Amino acid sequence: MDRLSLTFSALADPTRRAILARLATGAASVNEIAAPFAMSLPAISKHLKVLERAQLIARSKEAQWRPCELKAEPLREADAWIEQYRQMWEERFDRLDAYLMELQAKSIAAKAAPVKTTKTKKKKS
Amino acid sequence: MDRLSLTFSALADPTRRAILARLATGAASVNEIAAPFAMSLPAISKHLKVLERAQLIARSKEAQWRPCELKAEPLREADAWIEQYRQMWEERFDRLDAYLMELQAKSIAAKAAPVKTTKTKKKKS
DNA sequence: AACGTATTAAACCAGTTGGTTAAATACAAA
DNA sequence: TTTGTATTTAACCAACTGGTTTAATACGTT
Repeated sequence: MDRLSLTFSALADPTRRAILARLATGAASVNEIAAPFAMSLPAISKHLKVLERAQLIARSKEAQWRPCELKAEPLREADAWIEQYRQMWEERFDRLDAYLMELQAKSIAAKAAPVKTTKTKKKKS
Repeated sequence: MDRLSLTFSALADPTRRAILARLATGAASVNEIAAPFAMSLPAISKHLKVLERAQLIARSKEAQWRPCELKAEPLREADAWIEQYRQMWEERFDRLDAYLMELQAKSIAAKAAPVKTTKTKKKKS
């Protein structure tokens, strides 16, 4: 499977996303990772294997522990893919912006109270 | 299934990502969408249903055609999730930056040629 | 050597996925 | 009303997923 599909399908599970969130706060052993979940250890072990295959985590050895560490690099590619569409989901806000600006112009012309505009973050134009 | 999982798993297939890319250039009928793929029409129809359930596309009716239109909104949530990790995948570049800056400082001190620094895009700090 | 803890492997299961082909439906045009 | 075109549904299939329980493995401690 291609890297991007591998990344997205690894992210398509709430348990795995929660594991990544946990690992964002620092490396952890399998038991530590498993603790918050109402799920058997082998199930967690399988999730970790999925994350490892997607290269979202890396594992080392320390005695009988196999600590996991977050590796965010694959997310960069996923982000770049999604990024292509940012303009599209911001468009409606831009249109709303334009509409509100127009309203505002009118209200100013009519000496009425001004109208707030939505804030559209401009990133990586 | 939660919205985010729905979105990520819809994106976890190259055919579906290609369909979205096609729709980014404008609405299209099912046949038009299917044309570039070495796959039966029912297969495409199923992919479209997955995208529709994830609300990544919307469909209307026009005579016997059911044109599909891209709806990028769910990508915003996906982007926001990934966004949390941006700093982590940029860190190594920041470290590289720091290292190169240090090198440069030294080379300037030694009156040697300056060293280039990597450009790390600063988005949404 | 035996025990306890951490982790994985194996075998199993039900449900989902991604594809197929063949048949049904919806509409326009002749 | 028949025909043609666009699309979906149904039935099927193999492979994958996400979970289980039970057993194996790896290592540190006693």
